Amino acid sequence: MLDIRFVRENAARVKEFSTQKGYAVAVDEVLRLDEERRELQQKADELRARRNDIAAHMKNGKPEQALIDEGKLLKTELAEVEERFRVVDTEFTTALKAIPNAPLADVPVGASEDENVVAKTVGGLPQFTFEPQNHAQIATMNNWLDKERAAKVAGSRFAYLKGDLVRLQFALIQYIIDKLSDQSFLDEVIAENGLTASNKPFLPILPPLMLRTELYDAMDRLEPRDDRYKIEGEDLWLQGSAEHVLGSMHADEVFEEKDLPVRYIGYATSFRREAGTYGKDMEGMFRMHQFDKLEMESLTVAEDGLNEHLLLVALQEKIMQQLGIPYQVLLKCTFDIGKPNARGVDIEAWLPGQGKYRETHTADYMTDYQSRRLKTRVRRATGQVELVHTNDATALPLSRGPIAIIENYQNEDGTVRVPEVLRPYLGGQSILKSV
RNA sequence: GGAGAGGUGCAAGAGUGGUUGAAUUGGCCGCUCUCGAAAAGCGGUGUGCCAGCAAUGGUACCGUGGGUUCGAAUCCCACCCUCUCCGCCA
Repeated sequence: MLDIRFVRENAARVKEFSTQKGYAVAVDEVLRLDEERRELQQKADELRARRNDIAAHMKNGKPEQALIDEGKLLKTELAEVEERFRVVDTEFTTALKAIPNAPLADVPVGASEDENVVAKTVGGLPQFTFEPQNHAQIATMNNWLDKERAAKVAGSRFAYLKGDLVRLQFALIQYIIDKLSDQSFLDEVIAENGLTASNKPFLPILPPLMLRTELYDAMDRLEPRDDRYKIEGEDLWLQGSAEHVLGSMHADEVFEEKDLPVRYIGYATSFRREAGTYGKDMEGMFRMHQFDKLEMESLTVAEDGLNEHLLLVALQEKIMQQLGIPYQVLLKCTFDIGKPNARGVDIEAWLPGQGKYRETHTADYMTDYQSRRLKTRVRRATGQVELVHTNDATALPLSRGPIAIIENYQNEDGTVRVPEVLRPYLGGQSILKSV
């Protein structure tokens, strides 16, 4: 949610960027409700002041009938004002919540994801002397994936992963957690990219996979609810990304400045209903209802937010480079960055089997848009309490990461080589074995 | 799932209807004393909203949401959470 003071002072700008992000918002209505709301609050405050005044006069035991009578009148009047306030306040908050975050100046203006800008392309494409297959074909050949039985048990878009595909996933998890908890790795990435950011390592986290409606909504990630799984009879939802449970972890807390940045590398199975994607990416395990993911989340002071965002992208890139997967970096346009985002970057991995780049990572910078409703704050060295800035970024999706490895490291006979950096995590194994 | 206890400020912990934003102790910060430190003494130490250039003032907040009352941290109801015991279970 935006700061209402910002909306008051920048109404025209708010209308402009909301349109650019593809949101129809009632800014004038928000301002009108804001005014009405403040009037009602003032009125209520005055009535309460008088009520407190009367109460102070009653303290000495002898209740005066005249004061009690006035109190009774006040009570009725206050109840009316409070009721009107409640109504206006709800309308106001609903309307204000609907306004998206302001994009940073370098976010390209665009009306569809086709207008995302390719910022750079890294890594030479693998050259094959044969027709490369897609991951689904290779996985089938190696018997790594059983979707028929998964469909029997759970329905479409689920799979049983088997054998070395499973070992590959656990190797990736170990490898990435090792890297991100290693200060020298961060030093290296910071130096290579000329960044000014802390080298504090990421703390590995296994979060709860469910969260309450209130926190989900405060993160501004609950919508569209169609894509979320609701737990029947409980005020709980299955998370769609570790961001949702890591970002909300410190709601209602005030950090000391010396404790920031807070950096987490979370591992979580994420759940998505994939509503409206019928028939899309049905082959293999590219788009599943359930997939594991390593996710970075960090909380910083305001002025470090953008640098943190750039660091997270640099870390994503470094990991892709070390895994030897060609990729391109997309600067997402206003339409595509998402409602709470001020800036967003996608990484797309080259998939030889599909002959194109496909989205594997995203990095989101939310400024204080999420923390305002979460009430995640920091007490600065000056004593000032401020909202933190939130950043999240995929460290590696497990499914699309392995997919990229399978397709880029395939041999003609359908076997798959293990990327050099992962071999120590697979007992030195250099080829993934079929089942 | 059953039975019980409890949720108050940075922490511990008082407070069962009215000058209580909240005793007391500890922590932390500042000052005094000291060459310096310790000890001691004194003072300070929450967040949101509204008004104001500011100083400041008003208001709300004692798990959350309702209710009773002229007045609620205190009484009533619902919910959430924590702890103990039983049951179940990895």
